[in-house]
Amino acid sequence: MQKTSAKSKQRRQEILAAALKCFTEHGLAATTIESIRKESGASVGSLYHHFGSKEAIAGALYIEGMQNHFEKLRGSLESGGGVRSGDGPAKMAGLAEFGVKTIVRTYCEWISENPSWAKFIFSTRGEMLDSSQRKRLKAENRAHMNYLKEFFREAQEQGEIKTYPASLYHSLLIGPAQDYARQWLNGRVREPLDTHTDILSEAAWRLFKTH
Amino acid sequence: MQKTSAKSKQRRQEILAAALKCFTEHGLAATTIESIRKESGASVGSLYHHFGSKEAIAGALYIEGMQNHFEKLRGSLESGGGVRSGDGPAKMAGLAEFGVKTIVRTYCEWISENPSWAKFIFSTRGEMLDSSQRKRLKAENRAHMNYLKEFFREAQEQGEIKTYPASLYHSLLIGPAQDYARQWLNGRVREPLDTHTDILSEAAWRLFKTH
Amino acid sequence: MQKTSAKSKQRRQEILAAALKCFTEHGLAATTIESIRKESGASVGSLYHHFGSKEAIAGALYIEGMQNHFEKLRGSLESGGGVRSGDGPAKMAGLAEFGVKTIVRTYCEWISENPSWAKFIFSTRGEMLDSSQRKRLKAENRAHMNYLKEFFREAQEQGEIKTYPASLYHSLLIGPAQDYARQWLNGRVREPLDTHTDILSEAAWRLFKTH
Amino acid sequence: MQKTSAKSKQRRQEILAAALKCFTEHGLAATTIESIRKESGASVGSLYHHFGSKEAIAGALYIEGMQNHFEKLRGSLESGGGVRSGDGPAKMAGLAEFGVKTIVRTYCEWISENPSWAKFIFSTRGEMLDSSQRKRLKAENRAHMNYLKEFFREAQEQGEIKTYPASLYHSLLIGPAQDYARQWLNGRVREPLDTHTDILSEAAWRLFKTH
DNA sequence: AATGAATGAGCCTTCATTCAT
DNA sequence: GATGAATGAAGGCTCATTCAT
Repeated sequence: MQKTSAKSKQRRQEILAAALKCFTEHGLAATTIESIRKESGASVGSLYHHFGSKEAIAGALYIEGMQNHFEKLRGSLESGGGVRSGDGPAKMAGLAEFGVKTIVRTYCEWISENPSWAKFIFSTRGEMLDSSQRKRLKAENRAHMNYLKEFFREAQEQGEIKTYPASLYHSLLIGPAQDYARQWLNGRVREPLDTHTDILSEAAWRLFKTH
Repeated sequence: MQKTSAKSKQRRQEILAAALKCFTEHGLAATTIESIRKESGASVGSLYHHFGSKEAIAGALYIEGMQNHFEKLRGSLESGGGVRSGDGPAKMAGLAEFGVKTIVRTYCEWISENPSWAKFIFSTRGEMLDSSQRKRLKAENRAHMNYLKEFFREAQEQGEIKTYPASLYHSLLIGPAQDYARQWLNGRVREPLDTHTDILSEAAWRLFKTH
Repeated sequence: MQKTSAKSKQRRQEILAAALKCFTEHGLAATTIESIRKESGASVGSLYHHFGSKEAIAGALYIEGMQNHFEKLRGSLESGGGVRSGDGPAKMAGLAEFGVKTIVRTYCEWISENPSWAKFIFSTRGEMLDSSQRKRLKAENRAHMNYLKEFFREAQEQGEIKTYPASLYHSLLIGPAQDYARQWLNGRVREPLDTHTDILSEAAWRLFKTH
Repeated sequence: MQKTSAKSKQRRQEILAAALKCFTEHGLAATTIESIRKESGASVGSLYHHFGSKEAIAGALYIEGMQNHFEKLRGSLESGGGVRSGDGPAKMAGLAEFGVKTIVRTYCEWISENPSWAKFIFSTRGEMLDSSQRKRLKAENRAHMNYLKEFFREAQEQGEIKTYPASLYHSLLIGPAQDYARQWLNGRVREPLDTHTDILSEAAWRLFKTH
């Protein structure tokens, strides 16, 4: 609203970008306020004016990253959904396969496009969130899960998708891609993650398809 | 050889055990020398007499953990090898399936039996190793990889195992189990890892079998 | 330029004064940051904000002390130069004697006026300087030496001053005064250094005069 | 008396030699018991068995060094005394000059022959001595001074030596040589001290001779 | 006499955070 | 909103010394 609002928002973004760079390069614990200050060009006082604490900076980054990933995934599932046609079991089968592969594919894409964010999220796992942020994130997680459950409900009911214990879905779907992503982000493998998007999404589908 | 060896070794082990407990409970960065001292009963000076630095304590734990896991896996693969019989392709097929499933199964078992070690290794990924330790570990890793390659070579050559880009084998084999293990160790899922050993090892085999 | 400059500079000076007192009383190695903090009234953080390390505090003191001494000596030589009169050899002879005696006299005066600084400089000899400070000091030393060489050049060329191996000038000129200063500063002799200024400066001249 | 006595004495000497090396190279404060242990090959326990504390090792070295220097000087003065002949004022005059020059000359020689000892003594000035050692050393110092006073008494009474305030003799005699020695031991000048023995001893005599 | 593991007080330094300007 | 000097708790590590074997 005020003129300063825009400037202020920009400063906020500069700080977040600088912080992400520091966290990615040196880790959360090893990053000091001073290093973020140097990287961002802001003053110590300014950092505290905008965020209040080091943890809060990391928390903001973490939540923003998760939301960004969720949104991208929902976007992919929906955009893809609109193209489909046909009806009956065939449509369902297509939808299940499309869904599974899209989840893996989008996962690979997001990480490839946001390697810093991914590295930061992988390495911190949200340990810095305060209880209010944690609550908020949990709610969004739940909503996201429900969204996915809804997406696959019909296919599931039609027996188009293998049934596993509930807590295993995530691991079977994402596990291989995640492991590769971690290795890539830590420099333990060369080929970029998206080199293997097809293999990884097909492998996931092989674990879920019933026919 | 030395007179003091026995007692000294014991003290060393006490320190390592205490440190592992602290690292697992509070993380590497958040664990202080003072907390290890309190937990182990040793004095600060004794900690430094035996290890020289906090990082060195963590490094010793990390390397020992990796070795322990490697040894267990090799033990499983070899003990299982003795049971097999028959010959020709059938034997090979059996060996490949046995190998893949044994790797996943042993992975699940080791983590279930050594949750602290596993949590510590997962969360630090060896970031604390100094260059000499790192070199040593890399050599052992390579040797382990060669061992596994040799184990599967015949099966591979006979076409009993799907061919993937080299850097993907680890992720496809271990990814799901690892993801579940992480979740379990962090309290994000309830059922213990070994509840799902069968499903996870069969899933892995499904990704590798050719028939 | 900066707003805070005045206050900040004052705090810096308070710290230096406190540090000099501590160093003089207990020695460089035996002086703790805590003792400087107590003496100066600044906080530990403030000490490090301004200087970065204990060595850097000592280094700043050392360099400042040397500069102060150099400046005083140059001032004395120049102010004295204006008083001289006459010309030809006589003038030169006067200048040489004036120069030699002024160096010793000023040395004695400076130490008498700045016993703490002198004691600190004698006892540390710059061992705490980091390489950049060391380089800077070396440059200033060289400049000072050139200044003195220039001062005596004519007298030297006219044979008004005895010729010695270059590296001996300092010792022959300053040696006795320095030895007495050390003894006085360490309480091994009673009479203050400046009691003997005349004797010491005349002794020096006796070693350098040619007639 | 016992067999072990010889061995023990040797071990003691090894320790002292190692300690002197460490003190000279890194300074008293920066030398640790551990570094002396490494250099000497003895165990920590052995160091404490023989000396009782780090300060005691340094103290033993300091006192031994001072005694060694005193002895050498007395030896030089006495051996030289035997060569002299003649009688009356002439003999006295010769004795004064011989004495002054011999003191400086022997000082230069001792430092040239024992640079480590000299460096150690210069840089510590006996600060590490406990009160009993200090008392002992003071007594020896006084005795030495009396010896010298006695040596020069006749010459002094005959007016063969300039009269200065008592506390200045040492500085006028030794000051230049000492300053050069310090510079040489600290690497600030190249030419070895004994290169300049003649100049330094003659300079000293110039300050003391009356004719 | 020798050994080296054990002890713990004490040190330097870091760093998140506060606050006056 | 911005700045950066000031704060002080806390941490890793050192090292002289002790002591059981």
